[in-house]
Amino acid sequence: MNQSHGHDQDGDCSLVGHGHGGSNSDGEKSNVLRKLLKRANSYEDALMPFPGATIISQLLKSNMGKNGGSDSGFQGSGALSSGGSEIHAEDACSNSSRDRDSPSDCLSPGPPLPPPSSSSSFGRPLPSSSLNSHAPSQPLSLSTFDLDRLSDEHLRAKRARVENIIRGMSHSPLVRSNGDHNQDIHRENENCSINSSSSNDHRREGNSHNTSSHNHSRSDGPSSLLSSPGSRAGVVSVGEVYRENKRKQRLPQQQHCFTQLVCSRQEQRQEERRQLKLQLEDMQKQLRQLQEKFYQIYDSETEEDEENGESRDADRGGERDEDGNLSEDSIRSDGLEERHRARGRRSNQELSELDPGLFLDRARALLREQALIDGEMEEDVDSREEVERNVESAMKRRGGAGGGRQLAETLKQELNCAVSQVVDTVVKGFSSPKQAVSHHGCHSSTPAAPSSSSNSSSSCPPPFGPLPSLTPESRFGGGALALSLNGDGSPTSNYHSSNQRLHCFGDVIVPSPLDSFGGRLSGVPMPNDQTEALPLVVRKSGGGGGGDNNNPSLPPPSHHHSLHPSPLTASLGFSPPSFRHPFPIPLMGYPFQSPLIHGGGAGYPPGPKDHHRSSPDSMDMTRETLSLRTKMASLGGGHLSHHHHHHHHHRQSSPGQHGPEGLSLSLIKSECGDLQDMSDISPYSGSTIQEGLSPNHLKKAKLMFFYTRYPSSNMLKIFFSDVKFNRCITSQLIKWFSNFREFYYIQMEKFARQSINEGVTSTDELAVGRDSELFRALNMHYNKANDFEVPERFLEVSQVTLREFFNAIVAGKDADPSWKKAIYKVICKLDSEVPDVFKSPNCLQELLHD
DNA sequence: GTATTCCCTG
DNA sequence: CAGGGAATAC
Repeated sequence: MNQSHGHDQDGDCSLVGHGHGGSNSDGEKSNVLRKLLKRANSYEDALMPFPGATIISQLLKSNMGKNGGSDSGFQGSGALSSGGSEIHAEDACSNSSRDRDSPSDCLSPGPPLPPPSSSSSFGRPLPSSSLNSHAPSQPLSLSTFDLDRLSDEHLRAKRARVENIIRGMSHSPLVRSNGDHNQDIHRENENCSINSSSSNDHRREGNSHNTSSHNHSRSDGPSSLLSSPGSRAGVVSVGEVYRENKRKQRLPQQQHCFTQLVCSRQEQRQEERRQLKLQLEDMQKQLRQLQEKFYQIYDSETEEDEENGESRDADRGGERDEDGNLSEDSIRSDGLEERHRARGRRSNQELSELDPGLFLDRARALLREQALIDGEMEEDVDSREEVERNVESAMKRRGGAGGGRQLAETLKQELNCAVSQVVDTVVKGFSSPKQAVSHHGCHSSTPAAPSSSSNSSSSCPPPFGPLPSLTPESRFGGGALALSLNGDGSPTSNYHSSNQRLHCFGDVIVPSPLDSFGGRLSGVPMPNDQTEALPLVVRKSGGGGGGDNNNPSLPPPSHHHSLHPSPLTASLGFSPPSFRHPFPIPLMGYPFQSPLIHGGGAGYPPGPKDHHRSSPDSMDMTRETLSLRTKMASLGGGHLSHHHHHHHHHRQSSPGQHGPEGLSLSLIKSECGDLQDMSDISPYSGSTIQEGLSPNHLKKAKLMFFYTRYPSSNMLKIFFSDVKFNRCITSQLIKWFSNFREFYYIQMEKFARQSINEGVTSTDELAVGRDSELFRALNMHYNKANDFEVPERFLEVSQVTLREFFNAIVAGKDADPSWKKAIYKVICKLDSEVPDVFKSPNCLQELLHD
């Protein structure tokens, strides 16, 4: 999964991307650096014309001057709720405007759609009232004319943005220039109808005018939006980000004009907020891009240097193989870390000087800012923490080699300045209005952060100015940033080494029947496909939609089980929800985007939710799980590497990520003829329906063997109702019973012969009692703990079997190769009903307790 | 041809 | 017990 994203990003970031994929000469590097610098400058330039700070400041000034305190009165009349929620509403709109959330909600009085999960994930659920709250309020202070005009302006702005996005998709971000933006703007303004794009913004516009007519498009919008990018569907590529930046940058201008035209302070305020946020977003994105570039550069060098027999070489070999996709690594957090590490090792790397850490710092700062602005982002603490961890780890790893690094310095300074300005303006914007108006526009959340932001606001902070201690938000943001930098929420990140098998699963999953449904983007598993476990999953669930916009933010932990790293634990069912954690990391990306960006699911990687989504359907580790388990147990956590050779071919594309373990898994999977099954190891073995058989299931099966030696598959399904059945599972169970029988018959034959040798001449002398050796052997095998009372029937059957063997042997039938078959035929008729208790998933407890 | 089953090995 | 080959059943 990751790779594809990464690949895309590379493509978009042509700057560094493909150019040096495989081989990077120093000259190329230098060029790259130059480009990078240049680009960095270009970023600045882009910003400078309308630097967020500047524009924002202007807007703020104008607004403040015009509206002044009157605002308060206006707002107050609107409603307390509206005032408070207004910001949120704005945020929500802006955030979600790109995709799923219908912007129309913001403007249209119609019932607001349920807040997108994404927004909710941030802990700032949009109050339903907030979405349209201002709309009702407007009438109070604004004439209908004003309203219309307002909405019209707003719509235009939205449209322009949408247009931009669309255009951006089609154009290389790098190519675009400010001039284009302007042109675009004009065009957009002129052509309202043109915007067929699926973006919600567009819809929003339509909605405002004619809500009913366009509502239907809402649902469609997201998907279409996602699909539009084409191959990149569902993934936010750097290029996209870049475009967005431009878009946002541009917006301020046009919106600014609009605002001037518009009388509505409310509108203005909203616009301001939006602009501010956009500015922040832009900054963040730029940071990300820069980071990526750096990483790419580093990567290229790193790879060259990394021939030192570092352990990770083996792991990443696949990645290396894919030249163009090297950047993917950078995208992935783990790759990132790895790179950093590698870089740190290298003694003299000019590039090393470009420490990503700087970016991280910046990212943090930005995130912090955002957090302040947004205030209330309350996301999963866990995810945040993880993100932070990643960031921190990355930071740690970043080479201490800190030399001059002009580039870094420059970038850093510029970033700092920009950030600080933005922050400053934002803070001012928010703080002043608030003061003037009692509650206006400020959520409780907002207040919390101000101090830090205010500090930074004063002026360009020193390049390395100490960042305030990380608040949860900031940390989160930072982590998110790190992830986002990676480009996609590649699940792997840190877990990579340990959880490579996950990737493997991903691989397997790809080919799965689900794919056959046509949901898949590509029928044949491509290298990229495989890499992206998540996307794959998504495809399955989504029915082939590239990204699922639907993905509502962070998935509830419950679903994460999908690709659990440790089959063992999973199979055992011990793994607590928290355990499955590894995946969440990808999620971080979302948070980073924060409310603003967040809505635009189109670009962003599905992340964990995808996993959880898919997991229910797809994940069946089934027999592989068991196999793995067994192997692991036997191997002591063992390496299944020996299996690799089997399925190399299966792994059509080896995402570099896959480790040997992954291979083994894939192998196992392949074994199961049925790809469908392979889904995941469900962590829950005990209570909930799980895919995959647990040791408890084995125990249960053994106990069942006392009743039935030849269970039908239907019977197995009935009695293992807590298992999601698939071919693999069924085969596994059948195999179990086959093995049971094997042991059983072996014992029978053994004892029969023994009896014969002991001089037993008549079957009458053969009796199987609970104290008989035969029974003890059997009981030891099937009921080791002896905590189950073996049914009398089993003794009878055993006795019959023993006598059959005895007679057959005595008769010399054992000379016939298939002499046992006759016995089997007899014994198979002796199966008895299995008590209903066994049908209960928890039968073991019940049975054993009794 | 695929799916089971048998049989053997580890 | 699982893997896997061979035989066999569908």
